Amino acid sequence: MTTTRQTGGSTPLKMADIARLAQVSASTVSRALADSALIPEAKRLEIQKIAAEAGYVVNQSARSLRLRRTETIAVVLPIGHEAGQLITDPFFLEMLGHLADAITLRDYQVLITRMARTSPGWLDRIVRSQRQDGIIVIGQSDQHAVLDETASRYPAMVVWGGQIAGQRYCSVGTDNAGGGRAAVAHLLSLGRRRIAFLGQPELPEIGLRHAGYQQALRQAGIEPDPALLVPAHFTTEAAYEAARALAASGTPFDAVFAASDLIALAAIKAFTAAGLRVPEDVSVVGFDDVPMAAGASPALTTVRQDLGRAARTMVDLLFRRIAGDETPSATLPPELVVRASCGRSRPA
Amino acid sequence: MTTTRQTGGSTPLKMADIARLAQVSASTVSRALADSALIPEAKRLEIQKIAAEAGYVVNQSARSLRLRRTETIAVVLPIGHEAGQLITDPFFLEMLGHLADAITLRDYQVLITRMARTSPGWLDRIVRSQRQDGIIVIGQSDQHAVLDETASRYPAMVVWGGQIAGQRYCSVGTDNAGGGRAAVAHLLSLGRRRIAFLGQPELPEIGLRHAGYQQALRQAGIEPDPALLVPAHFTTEAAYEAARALAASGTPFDAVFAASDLIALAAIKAFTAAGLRVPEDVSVVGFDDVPMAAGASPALTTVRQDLGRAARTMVDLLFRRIAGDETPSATLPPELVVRASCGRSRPA
DNA sequence: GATGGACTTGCAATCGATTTCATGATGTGT
DNA sequence: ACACATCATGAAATCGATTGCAAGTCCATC
Repeated sequence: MTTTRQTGGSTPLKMADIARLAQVSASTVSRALADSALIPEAKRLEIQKIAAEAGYVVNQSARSLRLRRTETIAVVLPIGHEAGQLITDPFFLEMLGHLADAITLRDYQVLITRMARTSPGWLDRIVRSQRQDGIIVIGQSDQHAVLDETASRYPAMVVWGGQIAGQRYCSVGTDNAGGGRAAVAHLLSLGRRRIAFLGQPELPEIGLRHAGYQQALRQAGIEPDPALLVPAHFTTEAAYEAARALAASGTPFDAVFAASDLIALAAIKAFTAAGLRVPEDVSVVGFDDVPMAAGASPALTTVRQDLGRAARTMVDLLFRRIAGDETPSATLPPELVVRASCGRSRPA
Repeated sequence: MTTTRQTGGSTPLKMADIARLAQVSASTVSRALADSALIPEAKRLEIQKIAAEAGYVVNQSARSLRLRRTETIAVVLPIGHEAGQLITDPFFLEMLGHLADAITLRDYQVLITRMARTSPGWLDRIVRSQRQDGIIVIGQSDQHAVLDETASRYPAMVVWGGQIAGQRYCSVGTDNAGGGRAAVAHLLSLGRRRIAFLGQPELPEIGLRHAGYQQALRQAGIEPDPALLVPAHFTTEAAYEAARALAASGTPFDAVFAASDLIALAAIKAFTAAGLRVPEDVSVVGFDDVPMAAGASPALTTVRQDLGRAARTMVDLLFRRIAGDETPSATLPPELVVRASCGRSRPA
């Protein structure tokens, strides 16, 4: 039922084997399989048929070596200091899914590279392994300088993250500041005034969300209170602990803008455990709109990032860069998705 | 700040360049970088230092070609007939994350291969591309015969899915029948008697879950009603539609055992829209325990699969197969996680 | 029938790293 | 001082596919 005729198990076929079967040279087979116009159509089809029936597939290592091209894109996830941290962040995973889709659509392979960003030269080693034709880095993490330095020598790289003044690498990201403004403006419109920020502003993307938070507050004539800045880490456990500490601290607050949905959901759990009601006592807004956000209880109001579009944009820019173009960075519009976790408008 | 000394941009360094820098031959460099005992320690360290300072990294294509070994594992997702379907299934993604973790832990690369299973010989082409040293297939889909045929020639493959009598490939999966029995037994203990099954029993894994469903019913003296078998497809939309049709059909039912959490959540949405209350009117149990299940409202009772353990098991077996072992298939125990979606015990 | 052009086809070099085999250098034991 | 074992090192073959160059074939035109 399958198309294989030769069941030969041990040594895989090479091009010379097909050449022998077709009574031509390996050069001719190579050209025929590449659909080269140098080989007349009749012979081309004949050779292709023989190769298909023998179940022959070109050895990719040899091909890559000769062509100096792997037709592979490396998707790099810079892993935090926490050694052995699992890739379970739903945001990473969803982005990875969309990227894989967009890349395989162009008949390129996807190589996943987890890399502890702690060791110096980590990105350089990836670049120089020549395993890929281009690199997509998901998240700047705290590696802005490394990315900048690499970009000056290696053009085929696109980074997911916030745009930073003077950066030399090509980035694609949501308008983080705009998203932050929208989220906080919404909370203000609900009558909230003591709005806490949960997240680490040192990370570029989070910093921009925080800047938007500050802008919206100032626009409403409110000076941001440093006591309401809670440097919550990205892991669920750390976020839960930070939110618990905030609730226990006695600092008055009536709303939270979290730097990610995961942090927001952890915060809601912590608040509920502390006897605070969401959204009655505390309104909560997240960022990302991961699949879990809509299903959570209460459903999470959040700033949505369109990851499908983001992935397509990144892949598109990357292929233009591989082709030699110099592409600018791109910023995608965020969208505020209002759900139950921040209450109805004008409750006050 | 970086370890690179030579900023040379255009041509990547090759081993011969390092050989020139170190005043030795390429053979010696190769041996030194491989920590071969043939090179005295002092010289070995010196060459390693020179290579590191030059930022040299071995070209992987050349290495793979020569060694006939890529140090790469292909993770294959057989994609359904629905052309262009996104990889957004949270189950796939979570499994992928755990696999990537386990594989990179062994310093192997992860190659994601999406493959339309429609074209004949799809798995063969992957095998013969020699791009990987081993293959992990996530989900049998409807490709049992193809997997069986491939396994007879290619040992380095492990498949996630149900174990089928007489299968020739190595599979790792949850005890699907046991999970189905546990779920249905729980529903029965709540006093439910008209329990519907949502899912396609033609797929091996789902068939086993369905078998467990039937066993539990018969053990309680209930003959399964064919009208309560709803062949819901895996996509959210199809599942929603199937559940809506069930509710509208007038067939009486008081519980649902869904073949996956995604189907269960879609069904809950459909029932709620149809005016049925969950869990008061209908108890719902899912399968998988995806992250979303706990956060859903009502929280979903489900049969949990430990994907971290599953992934580690698969990778462990695969590496033993690559080393030449003949490993048996493995079955992992499922765990019933009781949450709100099926009501409190003994409500009747 | 000779010349030229278009078309086929294959030889051999190449991509970069690894490893076998051979050679030369060094040291040890008697 | 000689034979022999041990160590250090490199030249060259190899992995498998691609492609520049050149040689060969065929046919049309003058």
